Amino acid sequence: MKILIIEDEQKTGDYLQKGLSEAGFVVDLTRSGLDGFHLAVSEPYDLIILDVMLPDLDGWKIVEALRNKGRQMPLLFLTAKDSVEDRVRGLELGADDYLVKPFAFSELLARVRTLLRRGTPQPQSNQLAVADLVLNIARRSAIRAGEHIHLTTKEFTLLELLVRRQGEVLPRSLIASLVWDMNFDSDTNVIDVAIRRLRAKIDDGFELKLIQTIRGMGYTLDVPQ
Amino acid sequence: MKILIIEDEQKTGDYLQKGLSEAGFVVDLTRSGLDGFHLAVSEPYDLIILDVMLPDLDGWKIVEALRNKGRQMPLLFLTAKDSVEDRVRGLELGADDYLVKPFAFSELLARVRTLLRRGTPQPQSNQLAVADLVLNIARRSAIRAGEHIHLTTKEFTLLELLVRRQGEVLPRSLIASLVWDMNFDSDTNVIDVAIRRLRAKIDDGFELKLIQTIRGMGYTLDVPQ
DNA sequence: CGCCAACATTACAAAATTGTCATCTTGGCG
DNA sequence: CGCCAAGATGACAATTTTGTAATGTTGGCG
Repeated sequence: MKILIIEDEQKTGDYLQKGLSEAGFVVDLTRSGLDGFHLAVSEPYDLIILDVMLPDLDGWKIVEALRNKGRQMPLLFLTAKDSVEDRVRGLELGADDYLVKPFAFSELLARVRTLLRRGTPQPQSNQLAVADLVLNIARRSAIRAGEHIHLTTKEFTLLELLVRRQGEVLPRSLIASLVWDMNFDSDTNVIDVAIRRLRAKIDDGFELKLIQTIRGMGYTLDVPQ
Repeated sequence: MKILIIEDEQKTGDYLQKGLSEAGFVVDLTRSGLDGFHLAVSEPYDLIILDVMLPDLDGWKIVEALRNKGRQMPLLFLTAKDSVEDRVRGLELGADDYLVKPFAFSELLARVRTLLRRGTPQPQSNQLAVADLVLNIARRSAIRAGEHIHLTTKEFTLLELLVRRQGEVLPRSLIASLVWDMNFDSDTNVIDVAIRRLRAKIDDGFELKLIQTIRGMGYTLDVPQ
């Protein structure tokens, strides 16, 4: 098992490397975020332990960059107790862990073993994309043109339906049964309103409109010809 | 491509069988829900077309029974326009379709082709279970002892975390960072309250308590020894 | 056994979500 | 072109969700 440690504090780094090596792991140590990142993309590590606060490239940016490159190894963060910078954000649920400094080595070891046992999280990427719109199903979040978009439960459900059936025209009755779990009742316009709200978030302000109205038929999401 | 039709109306059934056979499909037809169900579990159909209203076992119960047996073939419902019974409920998003009677045969054919092209939905079951608690990740719903439980977004996220890490003790700080995306601030008790709400829904009223408090450490979800 | 910190529980209020309704806009047909 | 049904939009209200705070309970230590 190969572990990479990215930690700029001399003492903590050495302590970790020594302890983990003695526990039988192959350990690489670097004090720079940038070096760490390069190592992480070129070598096949089973786990990366990294400080959040680093002089050059911080821990958060490293994760982002790694994940963007499709690297899925588990990550264990080290954070200082009361630093405002140390926000451990955007971690995929269940994908990672973190430890607050100072910590007992025994606890670190336990967590490392747990992470390695759990194995690589989310083998399949679990994303749906149409043009520059990306849905992360697990996280229930959407990104358009790189911008995060907050969607409510209903909005996400509706958008997921539209994206999964990209290019198909979905009649209101079908949408009603799948998203609202009801028989469509033509004296309500919930669906129209919901579409409006969705458009406001994912189409308004973009040249390329993804949600189209097919008059008398329903709605469809697609890249217009 | 093999299609099963479960339809009790003589005329509609014959019409469907004739049309689909001519379109090149192998078609079986039955007028009974029970027979249909038995056929569906014993033969490998690529698609099932079924009426919701049937004299013995209704369409809704058929889906439920099939899905419980792990059968994942696409289903196309036929429903009468204004029957209250005809609620097409609980369909997996994107998994199925339905058509309101009367319908044009051309439309039916188009939908059949779409469903077959889309192939078998959700190959991996996408469920997590601990004891008699089952989470359906795609649907964001929970079932305990067979009973459906409505969970809010936060509640589901929290429960998913606990279930994914079954048996692990999760400190508040970890929960805070993963579910609330914030640094844990000991002067808030959001987590305690959220756990309370979750317990009210999934543990209250059950002998077996799944959520445990580990004093001074955090919470864990597990089957108690 | 009493104390106290940790946790549970309840009530309340703020905020977000969702549905309804009234009104405005638009595509397409006579 | 004018009409009208279908759809878009904005405002409002009901409901649900979420967070805060105050108070009640409990486990475990001295």
